Amino acid sequence: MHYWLMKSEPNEASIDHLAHAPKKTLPWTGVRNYQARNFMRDGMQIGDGVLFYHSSCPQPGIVGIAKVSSAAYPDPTQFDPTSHYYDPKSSPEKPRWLLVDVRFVKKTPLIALATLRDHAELADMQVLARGNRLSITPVTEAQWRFITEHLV
DNA sequence: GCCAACGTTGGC
DNA sequence: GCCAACGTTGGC
Repeated sequence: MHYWLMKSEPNEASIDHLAHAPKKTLPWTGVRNYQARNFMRDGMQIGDGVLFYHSSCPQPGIVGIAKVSSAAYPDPTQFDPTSHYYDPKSSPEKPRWLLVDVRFVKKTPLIALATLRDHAELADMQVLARGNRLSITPVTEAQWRFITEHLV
């Protein structure tokens, strides 16, 4: 069992989109970074906890809890020439990009980025690291507990 | 809109 | 393999 923080732009896929999706589940399309892909491929297991984070928006921060609900499988948007996420260098025979399904658990009050930074217990969170741009980052069990027990 | 930080590309 | 140029992310 591992824990993750996954960033999403709310105008693309918000916590409300997830909550109202069929089966409360969305495929996590659009990851085009090898490190983030490798986390999904090599690190994630069904049932892993996910902190759902809104980025590139007026109030960036954690807005909900979700969980990993599938193993990694090829992201279909990489094969679709009309998709923003199309990758001409990828092929169904040799898919380059993967995704996992993510299932809604609950919404939380906004835990703003500034709030995360305020807590010494979270100082080592990868998402808070200087210059971090990864859309998927691991969260330690201690960080997960602190957030879900004290900040939610 | 600005800009720091980082990843990727491609020439050599 | 190096590295400059370019593109992207994402907070502010």
